[in-house]
Amino acid sequence: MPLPDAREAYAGGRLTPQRATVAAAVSALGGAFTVDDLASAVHAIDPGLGTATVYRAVGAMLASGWIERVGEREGSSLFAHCGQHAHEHHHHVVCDMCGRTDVTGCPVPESEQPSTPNGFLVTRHEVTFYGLCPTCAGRLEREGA
Amino acid sequence: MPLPDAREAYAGGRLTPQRATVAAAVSALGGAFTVDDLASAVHAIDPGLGTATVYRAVGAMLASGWIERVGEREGSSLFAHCGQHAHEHHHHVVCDMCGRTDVTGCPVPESEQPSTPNGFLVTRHEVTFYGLCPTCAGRLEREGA
DNA sequence: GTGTATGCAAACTGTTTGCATGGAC
DNA sequence: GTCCATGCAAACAGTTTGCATACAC
Repeated sequence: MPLPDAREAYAGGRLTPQRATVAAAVSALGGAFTVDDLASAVHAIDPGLGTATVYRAVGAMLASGWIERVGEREGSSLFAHCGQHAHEHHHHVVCDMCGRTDVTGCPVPESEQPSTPNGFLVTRHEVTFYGLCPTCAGRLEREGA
Repeated sequence: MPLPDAREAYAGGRLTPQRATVAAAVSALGGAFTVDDLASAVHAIDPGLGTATVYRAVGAMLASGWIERVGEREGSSLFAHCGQHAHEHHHHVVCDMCGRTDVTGCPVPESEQPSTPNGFLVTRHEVTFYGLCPTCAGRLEREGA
C-alpha cells in the first residue's frame, strides 16, 4: 500500500505507516482540502491516528513541496496536492462546489513578472482561481440553474 | 475629528466614537495590517477600546467594502484600505518589509477572465503581489544588499 | 424611544508543543 | 543503536459570542 508517491511526499523524512495513510488520504481526496477534511479522511482509515500527527505530516508535505497552500476556506488554510507540477511555477483552480482543484499556468504576463506597479519591486505573487469544475458546472446546467 | 471617510467606512451602520477611532487608525497605518496591528494602533489612541469592538468594526468595514482582505501574515488575515478603488476590480501589492500596500490593476488578461482552464468555469480570482515598496527598495539598495 | 454598538469575560476553533514511548533507518 | 515520529493532553493564539449597559439615530 505504500504508494510510490508516499516516499516523495516526505522527501528526506521517514516513511511511517501513519504518514503513508495521510498521503493516501490526500490522494483519495483528490482536491483542495483543509486539515480538518484531511483528518476526517484519515480517521476513516485509521481512527487512532492523532490530530497532531496529521498536522505534522502536513507540515512535512509542505516542506517537500508535495502539497501547497492554495487559499483559505472558513478560516482554515486550503491545501492541494501539486502532482507533477510541484517544482514549476503554477497556480490552482478550486471548485467552489466540490473543492476539486486543478493546476493551471500563470496568467500574469511574463513582462509583468518582476515589474514595478506604482514603483513597487514585485518579487512574487499569489493567484488562486475559483469557480466550478467541469462536473459541477455540467450538473448545474443540467438542473437548469 | 470625524474624518469624511469614517462615515462611509461603516455605510449603513452607526458612527460611534470608537468606530471613528478604528477608521482613523486604519488611515494612519496606511498599509496592510492584521487585526493585531490595528488593535495596537487603536489602543495608542484609546486604551479602553475593547478588542471585540475592533473585530466588530473590521467586520463592518469589510461589509461596506471600505477595507478588504488582501492576504495573510503569520496566521492572521491581512487587510488593507481600498481607497477610492473600493468598488472597482483591483488587487493589492504588499511590501514585505514595511507592510505598506498599494492598489494595482488586474494582471489577468481580459480574455482569460471567465475562462475555462482545464474545463473549469472560473468565476473569480484572488491575486496578491508581494515585494518591496519604493522606500524599502531604495533603502536596501543604498545599504548595498 | 428604539435598536444598535460597546465592554467585559467566557467560550471556541484551529494549531502547536512537551514528553515519554515506539519504530524506521 | 540512534534519532525521528507518534500519541496524548495541555497550552496557545486568534476570533467569536452572551449579556447588561450606554448612546446614535
